Amino acid sequence: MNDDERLSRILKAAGDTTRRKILTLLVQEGALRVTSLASHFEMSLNSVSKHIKVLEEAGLVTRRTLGREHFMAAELEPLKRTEAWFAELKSIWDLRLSALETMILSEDDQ
Amino acid sequence: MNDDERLSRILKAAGDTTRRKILTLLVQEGALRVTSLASHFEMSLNSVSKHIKVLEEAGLVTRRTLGREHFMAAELEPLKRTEAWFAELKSIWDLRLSALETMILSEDDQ
DNA sequence: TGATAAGTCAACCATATGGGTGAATATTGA
DNA sequence: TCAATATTCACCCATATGGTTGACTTATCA
Repeated sequence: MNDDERLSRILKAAGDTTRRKILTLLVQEGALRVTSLASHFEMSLNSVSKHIKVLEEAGLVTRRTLGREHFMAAELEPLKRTEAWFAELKSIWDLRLSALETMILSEDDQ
Repeated sequence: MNDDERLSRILKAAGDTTRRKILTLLVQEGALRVTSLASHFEMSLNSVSKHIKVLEEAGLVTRRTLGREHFMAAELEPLKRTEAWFAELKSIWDLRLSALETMILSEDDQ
């Protein structure tokens, strides 16, 4: 998987309210089991399990299995990719603006 | 539409490669027409038009119509919401970690 | 005025997504 | 050993998504 697909996965995973809530819960509570996470939502355990899988595939959550219990933990590092993308956009934007400025200034010279 | 839905829209809009490319083009080139944008992609004008609509509904793009031409421009401000969300997550994370640290230190006391 | 150009709208298609249920698997504990 | 627990897997369903084509509207300009 290339960087672009990875970024798409992260953004798509983060683009769902339930999944963002799961992430928030993990960030504030630390590692939690699937059932424990599911108790916060009005949807089946299975649906929550599927959301967790999406987060996991985006690298936003890691799993530690102890016996029959799966402990999920938030992994914020991948979100840096989205910040990096935004920062890149802003830098391109600034480049263009400064180029425009230079153009206007040189026109003033004439 | 509440903040959460708005954030979902932004993240979903940004979660597609084609749409991110459109945003990048607009950031580096400034306002561009739909046809001009579409020329960069191997898909129909209509498909690009639909992607633009998604970006527009997320507030990531604005439209200025002059006669039959529609000029699209990038709007980076909504992306700050995603940064704010990330920042909030990080601050919750730090809160928990410092609470943990305090706990461990007080245990050392005993 | 009439052809062409720029876009959107509407309908369609295949696949993805978010939800559900029931069965299967693996671990625990009595 | 056997029942209960934790979780995933395999389907199923409705709706969303990303793409297509064709028709429609509005401007432009020869």
